[in-house]
Amino acid sequence: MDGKNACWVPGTDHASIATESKVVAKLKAQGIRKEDIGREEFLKHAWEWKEEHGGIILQQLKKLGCSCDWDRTRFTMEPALSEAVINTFVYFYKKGWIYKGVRMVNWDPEALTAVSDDEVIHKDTKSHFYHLKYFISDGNGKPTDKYLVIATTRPETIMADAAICVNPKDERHFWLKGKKVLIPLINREIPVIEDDYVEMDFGTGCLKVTPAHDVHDYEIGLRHNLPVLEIIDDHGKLNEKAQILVGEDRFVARKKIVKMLEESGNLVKTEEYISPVGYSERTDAVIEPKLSAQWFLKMEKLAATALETVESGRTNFIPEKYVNTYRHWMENARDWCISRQLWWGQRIPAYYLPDGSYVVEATPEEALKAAQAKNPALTMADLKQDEDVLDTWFSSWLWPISVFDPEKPGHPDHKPNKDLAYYYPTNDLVTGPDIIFFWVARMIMAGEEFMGKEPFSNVYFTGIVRDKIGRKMSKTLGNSPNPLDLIDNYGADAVRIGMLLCSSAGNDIFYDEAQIKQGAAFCNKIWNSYRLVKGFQVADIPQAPAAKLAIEWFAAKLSETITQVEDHYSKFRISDALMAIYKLFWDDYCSWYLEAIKPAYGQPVDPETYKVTLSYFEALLKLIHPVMPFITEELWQDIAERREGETIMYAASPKPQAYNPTVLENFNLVAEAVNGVRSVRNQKNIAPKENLHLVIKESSFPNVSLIEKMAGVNVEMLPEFGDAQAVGFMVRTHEMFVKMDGLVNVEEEIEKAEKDLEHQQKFLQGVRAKLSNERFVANAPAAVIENERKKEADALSKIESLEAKIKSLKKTN
RNA sequence: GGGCGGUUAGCUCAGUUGGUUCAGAGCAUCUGCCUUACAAGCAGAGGGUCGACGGUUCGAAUCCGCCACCGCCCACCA
Repeated sequence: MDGKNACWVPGTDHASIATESKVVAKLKAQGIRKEDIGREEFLKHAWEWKEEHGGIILQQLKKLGCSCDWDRTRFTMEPALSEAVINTFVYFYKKGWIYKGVRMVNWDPEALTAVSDDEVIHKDTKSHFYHLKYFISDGNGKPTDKYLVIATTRPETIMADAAICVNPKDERHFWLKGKKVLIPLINREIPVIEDDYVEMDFGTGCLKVTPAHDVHDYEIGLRHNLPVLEIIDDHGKLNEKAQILVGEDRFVARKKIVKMLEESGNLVKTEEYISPVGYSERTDAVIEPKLSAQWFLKMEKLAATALETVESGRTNFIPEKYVNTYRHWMENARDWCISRQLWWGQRIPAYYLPDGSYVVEATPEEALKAAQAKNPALTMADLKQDEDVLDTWFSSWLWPISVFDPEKPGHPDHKPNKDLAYYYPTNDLVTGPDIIFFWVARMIMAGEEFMGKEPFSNVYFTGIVRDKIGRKMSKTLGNSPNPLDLIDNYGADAVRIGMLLCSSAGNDIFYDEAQIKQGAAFCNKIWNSYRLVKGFQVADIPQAPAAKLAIEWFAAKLSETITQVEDHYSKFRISDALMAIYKLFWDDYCSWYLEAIKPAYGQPVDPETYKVTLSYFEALLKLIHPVMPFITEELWQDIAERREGETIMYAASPKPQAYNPTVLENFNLVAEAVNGVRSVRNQKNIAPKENLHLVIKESSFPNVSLIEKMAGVNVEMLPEFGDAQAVGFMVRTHEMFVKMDGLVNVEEEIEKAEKDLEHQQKFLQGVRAKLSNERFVANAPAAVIENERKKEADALSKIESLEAKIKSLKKTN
């Protein structure tokens, strides 16, 4: 409507973890395990699932009337986009930023699979804190009589210990420096090391470091180059490397080893202890931290660039507060683990050779070529592709590029196609704050890396919709309304405007059906106002003076509001913009304007008024159309004869016209007078039909006919203020009187004005004090000083007019 | 435990550099109206010591300090 090429690309990602677990569950219900049918067969089921469910969200968007570029609909696993993903993997690998490393995963020993962090439930669990003696070695693997004590909840892992760690600042343990100690029962010698990670006041201040079976220990191990010894197998049983208790389940082993330690004299004491333990959401088995080989992407340079993009303001966050969150993440970004032990996704293009080495190439053919460069005898049959797939975010981070030109990323020399060149960088991303790191940050990284430019100028973070009492929508709670049902009940426009009116950026939305009802009521209001307007009979009669004034006023009001709305939109203050239009339509247009121009029952309106009234209505329709597309299109088509294919969607949005602000000021006086009369009617319980007289001072008061029409009064004009008393009146404000007996007295008005005056004088004093402060004048920016001077002048004129008012009121009294 | 944000009317939220018109909006509530577009409506009204305490200032919802409570993200201490 502003004549711009607005492109909204719809699409979906393949949600590898969620989708795979759904498909696995579905197959399981049929008694099928994915391992039994194999990767290819499994993927067929996954695609079926995708076809069935992937379209739902797009259907909802359509039903909501979202005007996406549907022809451009994309899916992250469609061939072209998958190719882009593979190319970028190869690109980063050859750049040296992708490497194979080890990482702790949450291993479910019952399901025999790694589970994601989200699928781990931490429950406070009663356990024991075992204090164990580790004897100092004499240097030849023999214990001395000196020892240290460590506290552990997992004594069954001591055979995997790689070191004992103390805090370097801990004076109690200075004597241990450089010493070696012996693991109880198996007498293996391990060093004592120092690391800040150890808390001095927790436990005994000595920590046993077991890199293979604890996340933190693994990291300490990396820092100190400790060997990693894995003694627990996939089923949660001790293996041969444990030397003792081989084949025992970890919990059985724990009980047994405690007894053995007690017998050997290594157990100092046992404490009751409650600690959070991770359980598998699916099997309720205790999660075992397990090391596994994973692929990583180095974050250092990508994160630094992405941070700069936002800090420099090339990409703005709305609301701004999320920049802090973003910075915190970017400054502490750890390398991105991009491999997933799943089948649904882009398979990692690493091909293993029989000798255990591997090559990374985009296609098997290229891989074979690369492999043959190492060993010419190799054939395709010798290559074994990596079993894992890539993290879904590793494909969706390319979205702003790949939806336009999938060939671009990963081919830095490739020229962007026409679409990409035109649309990139894009303007606005709208998304939830919960994926700032997963998606937003990574799109910025990919954009900077592959395009050398930020992918979007603005990121608008919506709130998350919660229920009335603040809980997240969830299926198990059953507190999530089906949007399609709401649309059926109230209409899409009602749902849209109802939700948006109470959504400010970054604030969660507490869903309440009352909001949708408000939206529905607004739809009705629009509809009914159109019925009135369209039902007018037009006759060639002169224009009523009240109508003329109302037309002039609404033109100004419309322009004023459009200016405000444009300002709100430019600052992404959506709910403010919509509220301004809502009030313009309901309060100004329906309640004031239409009432002012409405002819008496059975009477026609003049052609000019009718024409203008319709044009105002059309302007309002266009203003609200982006959020209420259906009702506005329907009415717009009916206002006038439209050509085939003509649509409000392409109608030019209304622009503000120059107007005289006096018109608005005059109208405010009218409104004040009318409201005064109405208030009196209400307080005194006077029927609308009963005639009243409003007495006003100035014979030149401009909008008398409008006051008469809106308030249902006869206006009498008095040449002089002082005469008013003779009539019997009440003072409202602004030199207007409602002809009623003894409602408000002049004394009160005087008192109020005097209080105002006092306040103004005090204010003036303050401003002058500031202006006479040399330091302020010397340091403050010119604009600020200017502003202060303006305040001073304003206050002076206010004081002047208040003094005049008081004088006048006193005379009246 | 670490980081970030919040606390303004019954509810959801505005409140731009401290200052006048700053204590506001919508919804809800109450009162009166079946007035010929609309009772899913019209008109009017009430309602807040701006979380607590202290400080800076002529002046604080706004700036500073501390506390309380709430929310989100990260970690889930051997």
